[in-house]
Amino acid sequence: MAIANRKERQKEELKASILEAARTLFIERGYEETSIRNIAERIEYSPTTIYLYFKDKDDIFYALHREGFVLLNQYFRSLQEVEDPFERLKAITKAYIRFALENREYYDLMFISRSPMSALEDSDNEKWEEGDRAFAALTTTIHQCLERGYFKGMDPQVLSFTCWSMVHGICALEIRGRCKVVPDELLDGLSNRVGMMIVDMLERMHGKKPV
Amino acid sequence: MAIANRKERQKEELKASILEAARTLFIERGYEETSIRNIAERIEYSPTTIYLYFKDKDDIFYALHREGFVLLNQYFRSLQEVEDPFERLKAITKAYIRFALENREYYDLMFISRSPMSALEDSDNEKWEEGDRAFAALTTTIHQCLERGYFKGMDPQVLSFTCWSMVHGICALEIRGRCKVVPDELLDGLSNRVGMMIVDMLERMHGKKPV
DNA sequence: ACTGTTAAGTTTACACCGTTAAGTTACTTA
DNA sequence: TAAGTAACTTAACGGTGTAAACTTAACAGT
Repeated sequence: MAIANRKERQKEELKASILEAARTLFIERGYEETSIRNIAERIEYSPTTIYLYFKDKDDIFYALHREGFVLLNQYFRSLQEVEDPFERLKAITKAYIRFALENREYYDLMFISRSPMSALEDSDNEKWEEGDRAFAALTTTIHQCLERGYFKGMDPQVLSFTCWSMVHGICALEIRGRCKVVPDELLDGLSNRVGMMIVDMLERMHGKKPV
Repeated sequence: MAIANRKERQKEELKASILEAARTLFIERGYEETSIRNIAERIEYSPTTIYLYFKDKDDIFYALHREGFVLLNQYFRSLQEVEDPFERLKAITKAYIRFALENREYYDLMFISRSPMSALEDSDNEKWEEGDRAFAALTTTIHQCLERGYFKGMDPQVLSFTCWSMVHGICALEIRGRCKVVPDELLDGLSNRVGMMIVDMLERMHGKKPV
């Protein structure tokens, strides 16, 4: 019994160390530059051993994908305390951009990369809690904004998606190196300035605080 | 002399046919799924021949990248006739999204993919005309909007980039399959609805037409 | 007309990649 | 102690981008 326990524990340890190696390499080199063989070398096992613990490369990165959402939710956590929903919406916008810039490879994997998306579709309606939680932080805030008279007449679901799109836009352009078209002196801190401008736009939409 | 001409012509023909094969494969399978060997097979040459005409894989796709911007400018062409700059801005927004949805692989290559960006940086200050032209369509329109009293107090450059970000957001989420988080009944035509909402937001920013 | 040179294309090869099948240990249980 | 099995490795397949060496054919100059 005790032996079986130890074995179980060791299996989990190895699985965890595969994931740790994958994470380290991934964060400093990105998805495509991280190979199964790299990961194996790092933990001093043969490449094929990894397949005893993960179905394929996507399966590993799907695990990191989920980690990313846990991390994103940490950025959102404290914001639930902001009482005014419109203020909270603004805070979410900023936190989202901060998350993206501070965790570029995670962001890439979560929202840009093609990669572990098939894995997500396979595991289908198996909850996917953390992703829903992150999106819910936005949608409930939007709903509350509408209740308080902001964004009159707009569909909450489309609006939620629109807000997401707007912030995703800068993050994706920044992370995938499309900001360089802009003059050099503007480049520094551009993403944050765009974020501020989005917030500014949201505010301008209602001349003064409604209700 | 005539012989040299024929040879020159044939070289250009082969280069063009490489590009044509690359384009066909690329449009139906995407960048990563299109290999040098595929392209070579399609034109019935050995893979290494391609390296006599293009520096590397990125060099081929950089050519397609440029093609994409020519195509985008075609979508923008007729819009220059819209006299009112704010109306033109709205039209550009819609045209941009239409371009993205109708030319997904091109859009991906131009604005999402990591791939031929290094080639772009190498060819550095060698004009990059079509890209500038597309961005200029937006920036001059924004400038004119400001002249007519729209977007008071906003920085035109940051604003241009912000507008681009907003529309890029939907396009990127759509093309990279991140819209599926949304309930099924909302999914159909979501990108266009988001586009309309962005336009709606721009309009709401100034209660009534300024000036 | 013969010969040396060069351009154009191919063959071969290198170093990777993800992944599978077959083989080898080393430990555990009967 | 023998058998069985879980854990891991070796070898291999078919793919990738790319470079070096080789072949072939056409041309230019004497």
